[in-house]
Amino acid sequence: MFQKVLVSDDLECTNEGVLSVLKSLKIKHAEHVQYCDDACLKIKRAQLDLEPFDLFITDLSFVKDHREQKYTSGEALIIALKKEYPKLKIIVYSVDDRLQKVRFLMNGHQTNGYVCKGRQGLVELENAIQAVFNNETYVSPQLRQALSPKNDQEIDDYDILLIKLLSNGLSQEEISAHFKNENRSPSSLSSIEKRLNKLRIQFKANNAIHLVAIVKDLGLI
Amino acid sequence: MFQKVLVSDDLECTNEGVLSVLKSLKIKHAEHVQYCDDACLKIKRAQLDLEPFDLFITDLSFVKDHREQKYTSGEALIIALKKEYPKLKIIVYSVDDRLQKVRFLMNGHQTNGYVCKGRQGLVELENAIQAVFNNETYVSPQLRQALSPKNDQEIDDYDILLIKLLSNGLSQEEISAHFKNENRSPSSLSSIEKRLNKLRIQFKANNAIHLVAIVKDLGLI
DNA sequence: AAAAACCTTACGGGAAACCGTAAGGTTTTT
DNA sequence: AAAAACCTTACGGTTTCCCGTAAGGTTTTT
Repeated sequence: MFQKVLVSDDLECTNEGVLSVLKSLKIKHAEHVQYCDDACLKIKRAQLDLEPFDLFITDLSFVKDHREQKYTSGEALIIALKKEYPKLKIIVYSVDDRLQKVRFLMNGHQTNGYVCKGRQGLVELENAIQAVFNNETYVSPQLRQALSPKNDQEIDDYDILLIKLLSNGLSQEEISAHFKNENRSPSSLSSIEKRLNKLRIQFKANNAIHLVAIVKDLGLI
Repeated sequence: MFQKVLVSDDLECTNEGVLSVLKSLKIKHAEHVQYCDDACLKIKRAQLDLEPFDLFITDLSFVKDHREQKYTSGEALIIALKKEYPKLKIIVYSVDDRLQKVRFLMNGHQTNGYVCKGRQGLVELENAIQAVFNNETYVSPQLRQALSPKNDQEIDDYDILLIKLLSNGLSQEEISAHFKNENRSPSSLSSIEKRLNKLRIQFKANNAIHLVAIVKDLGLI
């Protein structure tokens, strides 16, 4: 089993829970932090001391407070760490159950596990640790569909950006101008209308307001 | 100090954290559940056995799963409990930091404490338990402003409902019809336009979409 | 290389939202 | 009780959104 594990979550109570799992797995050396930057420092330090961590378990969202941070989300830190230490195993432990997120981190950035906080969260986390130790990946059951290639959702970055600009109060004409400015295509008012129409149908929205509300609720923007 | 405490949170790891606080406060009898309905049953049972709980600590949001529930949120349960057992002390322990929620539960339903999960969450929870035991109320520092009467925001239930209907995809004309139907005043299209205009100015929104996005981000709807 | 399918753009008409003005009603002030 | 302040509603004009059609361009299929 893993020898040295680092846990990072801004909520102390969550850290407690995770540590109790590690204890039950008889992992001797476990540390925990409440800031991404602290996690990063500890991992780098351990690496330099030639006593690297085997496993890093982290939340994704960290509430901002007075302390200025380089990494403000677990996501950003994971991307950076996987670049520098590809061998470090990383498991995400988050309430965030957005399929987009899961796909992005697992497929796009070789994260080793993604466990959804929930009633069964700690049990799943235990399974995840075991699986990752066996060089497998683990994803919470309710999120497995996220990785099946069928479920492509057919909604891309352009769509997301479009809706985000809408939600920022830009009119469709302003969005058109904005896209022309950035040489992003399609940029015509007509195309934007078309795309929004497609999205309205897709999300069963009555109008643009409704669309933004739905997509916000889904956490896509 | 309290003798008998019940903790309710759908996340096991959070329950663990809260129980550790209770232990440090030398509270002997502490139980925990993961469903509102279970909490309700336990409280009623204890009452019948003449060994009632002194304190109930609960989360607000409970993820739905296969189990059919009568109470699907901590909020609903609190309202019901406070009606039946006004003397039962209740502390909310939630990530939800929406001022409206706090005001609603503390002023509207005599909840005894409201602690925001966060880095300092467990420390605050300890303070809250102490305060509530001394027959005081406790609210996390970052939420105190919610209760100061000044900060009335001048935005009332009508405004909230109006924006909520908008976000549900109703046109202003449909909202007008809806209000007329329910004999809610003002209901004319013109008045609705006026009210929305006021809200747009108040929230510095460019248009209705922007307004809904802002208000959703603030957690008011 | 031609055909088909698809994407981007333009345009026009109708609907809804936005904005100012004004009339009539209600509540508060004096 | 009159005056003032405020609220609700109506209406007209402008802008933006919504929706269909059509033309021209690009990519994929055959």
